[in-house]
Amino acid sequence: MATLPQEIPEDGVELGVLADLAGYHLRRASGAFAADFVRALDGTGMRQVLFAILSVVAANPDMNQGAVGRALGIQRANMVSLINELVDAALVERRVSPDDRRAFALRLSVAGQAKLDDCIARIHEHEEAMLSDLAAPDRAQLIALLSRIEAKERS
Amino acid sequence: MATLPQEIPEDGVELGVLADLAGYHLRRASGAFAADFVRALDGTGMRQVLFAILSVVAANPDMNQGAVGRALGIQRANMVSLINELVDAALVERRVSPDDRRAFALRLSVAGQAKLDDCIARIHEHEEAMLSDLAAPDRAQLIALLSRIEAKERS
DNA sequence: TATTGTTATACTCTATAACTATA
DNA sequence: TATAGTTATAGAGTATAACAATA
Repeated sequence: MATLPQEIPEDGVELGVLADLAGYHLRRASGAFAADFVRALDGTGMRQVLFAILSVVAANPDMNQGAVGRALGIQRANMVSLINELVDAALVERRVSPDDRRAFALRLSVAGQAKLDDCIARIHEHEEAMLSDLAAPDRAQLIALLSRIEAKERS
Repeated sequence: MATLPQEIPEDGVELGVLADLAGYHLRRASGAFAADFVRALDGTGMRQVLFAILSVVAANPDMNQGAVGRALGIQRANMVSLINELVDAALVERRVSPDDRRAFALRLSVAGQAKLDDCIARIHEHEEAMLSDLAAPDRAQLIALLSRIEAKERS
């Protein structure tokens, strides 16, 4: 077990055990990404969760709320107001599913698709800025490593 | 630009653009880690933030609240109740700094060091479980990649 | 019985502005 | 004037339990 040289972040402050914990660095990197994401989408009225929902609905037309939420790790109860926001903003169309009258079939409106496209362009710039220190193979490996961790998720 | 094969998470649900966004995978992987972290520390009364503070205080005795918060990306205002929790639990000792009477010098109590040690043992198991699919070099590179992203953080 | 969407609720985390006391 | 700690507050995210309508 090789001992890593202690990382010294600001003003010679040491992090202690944190410095070698993947969970800590995940939290900080994810936070940095999220903060820049907010800036990237400033003025669009979109947030991380709303964008994620638009993306999944666009890729799976007529999917219902519960399934979208499950794909994104969002509780049913919390999906309600999120979908309401998107419907109120006329970005998502919600119709009673012909297959199951309990469920709603969700689709993007034309405005929703336009909004999604706008956000994607902004997010690509944001990703480029956040990953500018990583070469293409590093970026691919980062996503591969993160995907293997995501698979460890249990209820 | 090579096109990656579409990832199909649950039941053939597609994520759309999300699948290739590092920010999305960071969020999900970080969330999976955090959820397992909660389970790992169940019964200890500790949370992610409290553990992080204990770790930094242990590594920097007599450091003040503001500096600890800055090292961890926690606002001054939010540090107050967190430090109160740790002091009330008798894990951290808070004394007026001899150098600056506005500031508090923070130290771990004996109980605090014991609590930290207990948490570290649990967290090492938790990290081992979450990273079991990654070989040692992969784990090291993951932390290296994440550290480069953290450095992109701007106020 | 199980599932979809819903309501109500609560707790954590995060962010901001304004105050006090010291420097 | 700037900084350390504080208070109050508000918003977002997340979690659970219970209900109605439908499967």
